[in-house]
Amino acid sequence: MPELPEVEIVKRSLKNTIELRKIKKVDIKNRNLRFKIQKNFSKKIQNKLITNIRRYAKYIIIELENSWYLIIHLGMSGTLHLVKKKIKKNTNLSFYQVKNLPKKHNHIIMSFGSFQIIYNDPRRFGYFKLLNSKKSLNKFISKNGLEPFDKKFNFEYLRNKFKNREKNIKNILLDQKLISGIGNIYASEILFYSKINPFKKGKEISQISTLNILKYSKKVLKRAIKKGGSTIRDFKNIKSNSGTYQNEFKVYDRQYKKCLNRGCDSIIQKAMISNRSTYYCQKCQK
DNA sequence: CCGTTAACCTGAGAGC
DNA sequence: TGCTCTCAGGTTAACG
Repeated sequence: MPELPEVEIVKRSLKNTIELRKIKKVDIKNRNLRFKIQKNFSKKIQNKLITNIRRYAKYIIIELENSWYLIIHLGMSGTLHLVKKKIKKNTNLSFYQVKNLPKKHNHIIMSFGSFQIIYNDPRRFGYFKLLNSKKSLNKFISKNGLEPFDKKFNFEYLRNKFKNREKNIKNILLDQKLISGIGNIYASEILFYSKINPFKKGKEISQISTLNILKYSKKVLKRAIKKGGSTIRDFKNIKSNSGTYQNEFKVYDRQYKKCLNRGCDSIIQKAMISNRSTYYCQKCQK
């Protein structure tokens, strides 16, 4: 589900709610996520202070005291929910408000006293991973390519990733080892703005096209963040609000519809590239 | 090393 | 109503 913009939206709201707070309790309902959560996971992070929250590509990085790092990847269907505690009048009982919380697949509950953060993930492609040093965090991040907002993400970097490559440009944009943070929606959108056919091989990408990808990868992702991400079916921020960038899609999910470029009368095509649907304008993207 | 495919999971929606 | 089929914002082991 979530690509860089959606993860950024989730990260921002987490920053507003749990940064500089202590994790009081962690309750694992189902440890079988993409990677199995170890038995001692809860014990290790309970009572630790969250010193900072940041993001790299599609990873949320929760920094804890004493150089511990909790990495959260939302996979395809992971969502985090903020659930507030209410005190029932005339009794000592307290309970957690569950208005927008899904009924099934709530796997991890992190308690902060007056509220909880709950991880829900029907498909269980997401994961929580704990790292215990700055070194292991750096190693983990460096296994990925640079994200478009990285200082070192420049023309030279992209040219080196494209040249001599047989792989088509759509798959290159999706390959997190080459470029990280872009997923299936934004790959199609970026290629449309860059006027590049998704089937074009990396080695055939011109200098002008490389510059366009450099420019529009940043521009499209930035704009999507500004609009709160894209909600196709179920992306929500932790307060259950949807994003609105889907209203600005140029090609994604627009098969049979007219190309939105002025003066173009072509119809948006859908093709499967490595089992992922890919949308483009045959006339505008060469 | 490079590139492609199948597999991991559940649920929604379409077609019959 | 129910069955079968396809598809979904991601990643990666296995294979040629």
